[in-house]
Amino acid sequence: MDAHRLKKLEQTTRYDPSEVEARIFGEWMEAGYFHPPAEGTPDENFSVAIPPPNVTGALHMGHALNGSMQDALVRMNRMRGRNSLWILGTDHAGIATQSVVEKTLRAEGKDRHELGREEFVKRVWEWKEEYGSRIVEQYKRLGASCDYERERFTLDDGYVKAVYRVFKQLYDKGYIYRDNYMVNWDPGSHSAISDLEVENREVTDTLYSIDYPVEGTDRVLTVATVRPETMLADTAVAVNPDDERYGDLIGQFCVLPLVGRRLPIVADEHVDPEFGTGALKITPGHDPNDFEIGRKHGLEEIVAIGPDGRLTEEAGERFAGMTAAEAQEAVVAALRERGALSGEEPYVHSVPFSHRSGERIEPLISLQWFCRMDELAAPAIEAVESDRVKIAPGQWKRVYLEWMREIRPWCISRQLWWGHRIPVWYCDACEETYVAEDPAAAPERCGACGGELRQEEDVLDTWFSSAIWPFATLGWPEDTPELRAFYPTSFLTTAREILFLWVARMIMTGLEFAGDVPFHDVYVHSVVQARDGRRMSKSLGTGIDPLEEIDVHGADALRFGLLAMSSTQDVRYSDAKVQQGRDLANKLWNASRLILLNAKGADGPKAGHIDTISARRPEDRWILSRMERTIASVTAKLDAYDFAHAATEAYSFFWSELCDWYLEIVKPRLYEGEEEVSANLLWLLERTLALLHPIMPFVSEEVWSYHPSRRGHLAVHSFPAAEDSLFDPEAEAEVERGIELTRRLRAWRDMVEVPAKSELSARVEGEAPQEFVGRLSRFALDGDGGDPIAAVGPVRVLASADIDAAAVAARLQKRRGELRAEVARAEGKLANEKFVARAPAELVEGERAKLERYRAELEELAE
RNA sequence: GGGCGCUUAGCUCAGUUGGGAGAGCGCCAGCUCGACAAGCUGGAGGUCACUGGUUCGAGCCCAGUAGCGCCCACCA
Repeated sequence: MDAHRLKKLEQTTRYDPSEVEARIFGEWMEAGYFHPPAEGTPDENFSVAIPPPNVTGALHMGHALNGSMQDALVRMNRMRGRNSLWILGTDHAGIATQSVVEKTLRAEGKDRHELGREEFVKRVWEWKEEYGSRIVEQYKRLGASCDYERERFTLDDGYVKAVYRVFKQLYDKGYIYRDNYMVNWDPGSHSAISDLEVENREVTDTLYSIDYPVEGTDRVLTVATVRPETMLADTAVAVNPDDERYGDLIGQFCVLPLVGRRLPIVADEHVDPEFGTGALKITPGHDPNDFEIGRKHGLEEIVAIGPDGRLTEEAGERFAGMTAAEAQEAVVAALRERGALSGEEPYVHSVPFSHRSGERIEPLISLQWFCRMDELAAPAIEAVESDRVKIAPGQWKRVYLEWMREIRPWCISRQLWWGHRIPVWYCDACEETYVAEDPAAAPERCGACGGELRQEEDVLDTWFSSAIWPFATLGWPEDTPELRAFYPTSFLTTAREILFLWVARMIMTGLEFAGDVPFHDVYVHSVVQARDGRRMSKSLGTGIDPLEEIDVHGADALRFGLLAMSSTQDVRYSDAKVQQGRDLANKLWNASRLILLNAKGADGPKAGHIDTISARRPEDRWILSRMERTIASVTAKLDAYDFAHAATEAYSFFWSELCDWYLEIVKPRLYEGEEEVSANLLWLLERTLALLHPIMPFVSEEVWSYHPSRRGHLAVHSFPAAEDSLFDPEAEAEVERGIELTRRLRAWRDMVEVPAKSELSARVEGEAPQEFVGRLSRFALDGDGGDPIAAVGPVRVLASADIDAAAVAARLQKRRGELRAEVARAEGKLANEKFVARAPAELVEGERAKLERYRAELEELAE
């Protein structure tokens, strides 16, 4: 070690992540560890496709948690020697990105229509070039070992090719079709959105009752609605066929107030006779249910509200041009004036809102592209039923299957400019339609009549392109080396909110196009909530910025904290866990200083080899055994996606057993320069660093740089496999007895308020405990003479000026109380004949043995 | 309306197949002992939401009740 580094190690008593992390990340990148060759088979290799963040995105806690989990597994498998690829890239995020750029345009006083489509898309690309790599840089701060040299974007040339190919094949199969159908219209983004992008919220509306006179009679049918303005597009009134009140009216007509249109009275089972008056106004143009009923009965579909949210000519001169809200007011006023309004009451119900823009959905009939899903779903259902794709935790498997079994057509067109423009061309002259399967082979003129072609204006839903992420990123549809080496990928971690939106669709497209499932394991992780239990969200101001946490505590601390707090259920963000991670990094640094600055003669050519360690003393055998058991257990937990327990178990082995006990036990040997213990400590340190590296890559790599056994970076060091030859139950039992006795002696001292410094004199009955017991509890156990004043296990404490007799008496009194309670408990249990008869024999025996011990101790302490 | 999950120490959460309730943080007391005060040692603190059942024995299994949360759903 050169003098400068030695000095740093000697003088730095606090680990400073900010000084370390960027430098180390640079070293890894420089070495190219994260850019594996496209060799080997998917079975031998390890690969993960990152859930592609939006180009507009900034790293949030969800990314940080998900990234910490993926990186832990990728790093562990890389260290195991597997050719490991973590595919990275970003999603073009149609609506989000388009609105960001539109906002900057607005700031310049322009809108996209002024620019025109081509110019606007150019602007979005410029924006993407400038800001689109922000989130990728943020993943580096986290320490994510992604392949940054293979970064992909869903609008890359190659990726677009894959999207076209998929569209064409689905079209040719007849799955993709165009239809005039009711869709969720988002007035915010001025586009249709899919069912999955809609969220229902509870709102309080006014439920209006309106009287529709029945033609040729003096009867009225009273209907109820929360959207009176839609009455302008009513084309029928429906009643339940079994409703006796209205049986005679079926087939007759109502007259629509304000408009005068004749509305047939139809019978439909969907109508609930119990609700309201049992009569339902039917507006096929503006209500999804009514749309279904309308199609069933062949009703006219009138569109009274346009895509701009304003009333159309169909609504009549009086209302045309008004916004829906204005029209509602006007319609209510007009009805009231005519006495047709027979009721108003507050009404709480759930209504659809756009997940993207937050605006209330306007159900609208429009010409859109759809993809039929049932044929694609069938094999994807089978793959999960048969566990070819395993979804954990188990309840999500059921949720997936239930949704898939009732899957509905997917509206895939969006009225945006930013995205994959649908590869369909129309010939207006002869009504021919063309679909391109390659962007390079877009048709130019109509093959039938030679006429001009016009490309579809709409783009595809962003999720259409993310659905093919795992194979499109590897070069599909070309037969690339990457595809052969890394598909199927090994596993996927995800938040449950995109289980349907993304995961299910990847399984469907993977089976359909890439010939295999996209991954074998899906792990649905918890949602990290804000500290107060609310969801983290920008708009609520409840978000916690991972980058700020990294600035303050370091990436390792955040990674450890997130993994430790993760769970199968949702968790609140815990500052304490992140602090625990920070403390762990610091402790690791300082324990390493102790070892590295004092170890002697252990850096020969065989350094770090198992043959160099010595296990003659019980405490050495104990810690070596515990180390290997911890490796076995932590590794198994990581492989089973149990990140929280893996992290906390590694923590507690290192902190409690290695630092609190073993280091304290061996300090005298270490300071004497004993080579044996030095070799053991270096071995233990090496294995601990390697074990922790997947969870805390930076601090472990930094410490490793000082380790005499180092031949290269820890990032590519071999991951420890548990050496079961070192398991040693006898040594474990022996040392644990010593530890237990030390604890009791310390507790006794504290209880009788002996000054911390004073060494007490005592002697031992029977076999002498291990050397460390007396040293760590500050007892001289070789005392002689005098009557003992107290007993702690086999130790007889001798009188001393430092011991307060009254305190000892009080302590004795307390202990006797405890013992009597224990004796009573055990006696009670053993007096229960059924317990003795039916409980397992060893349990009963154990209870008897305990009773004996308690009685014996009580006797010893008799007054 | 249907489904799923949660309720354990002051706080945030663990508790594997039913056999004397754990961690981290916080709190109290004592420690500048040659790695670390982001540290060390000791300690206090729990009717495991409630009710009933099964069992020799229940935080864990069963039934129900209450509260909280999430997902799905076409009753105006």
